[in-house]
Amino acid sequence: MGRSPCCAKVGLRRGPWSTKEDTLLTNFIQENGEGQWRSLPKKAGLLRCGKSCRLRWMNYLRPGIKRGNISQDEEDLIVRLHGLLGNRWSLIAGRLPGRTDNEIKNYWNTYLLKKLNNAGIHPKPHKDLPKPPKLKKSAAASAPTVAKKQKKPKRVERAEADDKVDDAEKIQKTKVYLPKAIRISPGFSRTDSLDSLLSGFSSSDGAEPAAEGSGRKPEASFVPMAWPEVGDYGVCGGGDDDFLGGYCVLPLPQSDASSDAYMLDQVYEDYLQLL
DNA sequence: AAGCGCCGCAACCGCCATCTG
DNA sequence: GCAGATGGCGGTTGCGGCGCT
Repeated sequence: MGRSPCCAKVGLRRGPWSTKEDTLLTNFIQENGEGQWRSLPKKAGLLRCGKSCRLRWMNYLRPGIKRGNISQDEEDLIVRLHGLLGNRWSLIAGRLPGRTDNEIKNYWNTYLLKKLNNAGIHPKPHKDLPKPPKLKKSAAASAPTVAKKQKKPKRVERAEADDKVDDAEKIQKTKVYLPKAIRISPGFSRTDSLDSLLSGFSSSDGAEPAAEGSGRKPEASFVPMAWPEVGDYGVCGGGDDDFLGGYCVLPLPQSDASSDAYMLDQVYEDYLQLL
């Protein structure tokens, strides 16, 4: 089913985007919305391929994009999520509001890898876990329906979700939708900084909790947020970009303020078990 | 001041999954 | 059910900036 490279056409511009091109693209999308990337350049008067337009929009022009200044909390989260998910940058980015997969990927490759290596840590993401059987369309049809744009699950998520569905059914837990991670009040301080993390866990056994954050930045924290179920755990599922493919068991926020580190560690352990 | 090498990041490429007719 | 079109993802590349000599 081959396809010619989208930018192979003679006459299409490549390389860095000019401000004029950015403006054209932004204006067009604001007026017409996202989508139809193939035909978008022509309609918008851009000499770019659709893929290039999409990338530019998704990574730089989209409203709400944060650039640079990745906080210690975000860094911690990236490291932990990478340990769980491997190089699934889009999934990781989905937990970091305003961050793009490309930025996280670059940050990981250029900074965090070195940092971890310098600390003698060689990250071993759970990427080589046995893959669940491929989901057929009929199975996908039985999945919870959401808006079309969101209905399309990522390939890995989908397969994992299928696996998790079975597990979830077996253990008969209540399904709740896992919301995206959002910023919450710094009053709920999260887990340790990466530095403390580095001193606190080895690459072989995943992250072990280090002592409660010393030298933390006073910035806002990121946590998997607000599980709308009562009880010790909520089994989350159904969302198209649900963490770990749709179904996961997460501890609910404890009212006890000292449970901050505990909560993340518990999340981590539970994810490991699910994986 | 010039040359050189390194590094970070924006952008491209190839592939795969899903959609659509 | 099939084939083409489209969207999306992860890996890789290459250029520009910066620091060092």
